[in-house]
Amino acid sequence: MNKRQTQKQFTRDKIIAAAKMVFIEKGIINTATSKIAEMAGVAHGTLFLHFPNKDSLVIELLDVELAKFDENIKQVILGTDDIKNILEQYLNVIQAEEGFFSTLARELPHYKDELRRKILFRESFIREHFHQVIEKGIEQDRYAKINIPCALTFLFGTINYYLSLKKSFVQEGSIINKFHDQIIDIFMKIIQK
Amino acid sequence: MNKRQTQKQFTRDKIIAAAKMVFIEKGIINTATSKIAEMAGVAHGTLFLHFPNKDSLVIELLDVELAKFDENIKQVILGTDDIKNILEQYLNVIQAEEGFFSTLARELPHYKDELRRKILFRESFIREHFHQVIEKGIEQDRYAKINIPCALTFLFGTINYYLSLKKSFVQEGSIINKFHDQIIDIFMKIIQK
Amino acid sequence: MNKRQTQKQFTRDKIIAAAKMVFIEKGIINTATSKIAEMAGVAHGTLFLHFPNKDSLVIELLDVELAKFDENIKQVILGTDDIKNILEQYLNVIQAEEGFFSTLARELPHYKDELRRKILFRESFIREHFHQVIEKGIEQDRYAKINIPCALTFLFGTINYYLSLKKSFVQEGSIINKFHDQIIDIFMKIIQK
Amino acid sequence: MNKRQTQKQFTRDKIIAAAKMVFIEKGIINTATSKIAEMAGVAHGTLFLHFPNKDSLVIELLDVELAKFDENIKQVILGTDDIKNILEQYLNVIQAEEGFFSTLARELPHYKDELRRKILFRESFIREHFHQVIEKGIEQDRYAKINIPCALTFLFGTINYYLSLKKSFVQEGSIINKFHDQIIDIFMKIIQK
DNA sequence: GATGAATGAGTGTTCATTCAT
DNA sequence: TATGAATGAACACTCATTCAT
Repeated sequence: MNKRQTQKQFTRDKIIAAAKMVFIEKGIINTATSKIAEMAGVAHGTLFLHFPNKDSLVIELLDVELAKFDENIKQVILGTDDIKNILEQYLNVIQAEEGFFSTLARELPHYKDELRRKILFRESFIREHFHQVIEKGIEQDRYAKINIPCALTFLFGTINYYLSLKKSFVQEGSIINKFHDQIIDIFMKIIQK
Repeated sequence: MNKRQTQKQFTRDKIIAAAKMVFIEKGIINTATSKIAEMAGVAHGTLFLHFPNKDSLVIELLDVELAKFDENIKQVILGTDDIKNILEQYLNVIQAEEGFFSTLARELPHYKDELRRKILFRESFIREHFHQVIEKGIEQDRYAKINIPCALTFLFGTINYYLSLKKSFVQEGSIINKFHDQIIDIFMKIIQK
Repeated sequence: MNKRQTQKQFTRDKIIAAAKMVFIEKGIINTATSKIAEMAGVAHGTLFLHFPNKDSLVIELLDVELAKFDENIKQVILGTDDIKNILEQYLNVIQAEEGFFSTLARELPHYKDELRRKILFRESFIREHFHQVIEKGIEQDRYAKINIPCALTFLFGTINYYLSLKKSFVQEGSIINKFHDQIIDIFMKIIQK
Repeated sequence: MNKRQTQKQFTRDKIIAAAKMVFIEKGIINTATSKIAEMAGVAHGTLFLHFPNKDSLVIELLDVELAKFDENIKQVILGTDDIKNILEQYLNVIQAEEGFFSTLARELPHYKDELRRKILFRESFIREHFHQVIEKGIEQDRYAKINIPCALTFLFGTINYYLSLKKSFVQEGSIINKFHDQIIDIFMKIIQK
């Protein structure tokens, strides 16, 4: 990568970083591109040099963030076969970026199809891991013979619900932390024999 | 009611009906008041004769619809103490207006605090009924001693999740219908002994 | 005047009375006709039954008020030939309706030509009386041989200036009262030998 | 200043120039921002790129014009201690921009407090100079011991009155010119021994 | 004569995107 | 590559006036 390319990547990163801040604070949908550019310390037009339009910026932002998230998840999840442990780790990782995931939960239904599919596709990797662990547990006769995809939708759906309405559930602090134990309890109830 | 009043109510109803159509099709947040007026077949200004501002129209619309919904729910729910039956009826009523509830699930996190509270407050009546029936079941030793509010959040959260991402789950037809049995199964699993 | 005519006049009076209140409070230009009708306790359309348009209402209102004013002025002014006394009385009468005259001073330049002419014409009667008294004084060698119309423009112009910027000169209370003595002093200086 | 900045300043100047034209013709209050943009030959939105809102445009316009006015005034006023001469110069400068000052006199009472204060504050510099020259004249026993602020209010109030009702006093031509001599005569009468 | 529902042109302001510099 | 001035369609909301009841 020559100097020019390095510089370009640097600018791109600044924009994404600013977009992430804005995303967490009040969401991307309700933020003007000019505001994002301003926070990134670049000209308004520069933003459209790196991203053909606002949507592309959102796609890129979420791609980067969710990739990081996947990475984190894999590290903490893949080591163990204990579903309770895995779920606990999963909640911790979400909690660490709760502002981000709260906005994501709220805005997800409003994204263009392509972007929404992309995000849900990313999620499916994690689902897959949960699925396998539970399946193995069922084979080993440790868990009940349930419909695993549906059970997982209950899990992820509920977490999503909490996140999207975070403002209504807690005034400040972490919503995930508040319901951490209950989420685990109910989910264990779902899969127990 | 004289002709004047009838005519006024008719116009108001036309506006609400148009707003509801628009609400189901693409949501209220992303629809201009001028578009709603146009669909209602009235002048743009007329809309503001009946509602002081856009928010009020949304509030009125949701109030009317959710009141109808509550009425329906009460009729089908109050007659029985069988939680499975109640849940089935509940899903049926939602399915009957699935377009409406899908938009509601998507837009709810974006409403002003007051309106969101109002809607969640309406939901709480239904929650309350579920709560009581389950509580009685626990007392009668038919259900497990679970944390009822949290179990209900799993239920309503999951339904909300399905509704809000309806477009991603089904191309056409009813999402509620598709997952009807699974929702019931999992929830029964949660409360079973 | 039969009953119907009486009723009509009554409604008309109510509208004018409401318009006057509104006029004093925040001016007619910045008040919607619907607001005036509401304050008068009549339907919005009724206003346009009595006055073909907003301007006509203003014309009528000012005509009535200024006629009353003229009446008052004549009673207190015509009795005496002492210009100082006359001026004092004049200021008192204005002070008694200072809210009204303050709005008038502010809005006068924005009225349609015809209305403005009408109002200035009314004022010219009063000017005329001042003129005659001063002229007589000059003939009797009590006052200096000044350009009377111009001297009067100084007087009325200054009073008008104080009234129109009342808000900038006093926070509450009467602006006329505050500068009462100074106005008289300076004007006497103008006409003195 | 590079081409970019030159171009921007040029656009800004075009907007202010158009605003000034409009201001003189029919006042700013009764002119839509879209009209001003159209007259400036720029897009409506461009106006809000240069000024955050309509008020700011008015403030800027008046600030620029009144600064120019102050500059002119200082040059012609400060050189002499002869009050008659000063007043003559003052009237000439106003006459040179009579259309502007006529609108200002009409709209001044309708501006937001802050703006009105700003304008009256600017005027106070000129008042101050008149005050000092008259005061010195009184000390030197050339003028009568009058209440100077009040005398000046008579002067500026009268000029303001003429300007605000210019349309009623003259059909075309200069109102200041028409009453030029009389204004000076009466004011000299006020301060003479 | 009185009503008040309906009108629709008009308002100030926002913002994703373009393009000359 | 980066800039930022310019665009113009879009937005929620206002109000004098009309006219069927």
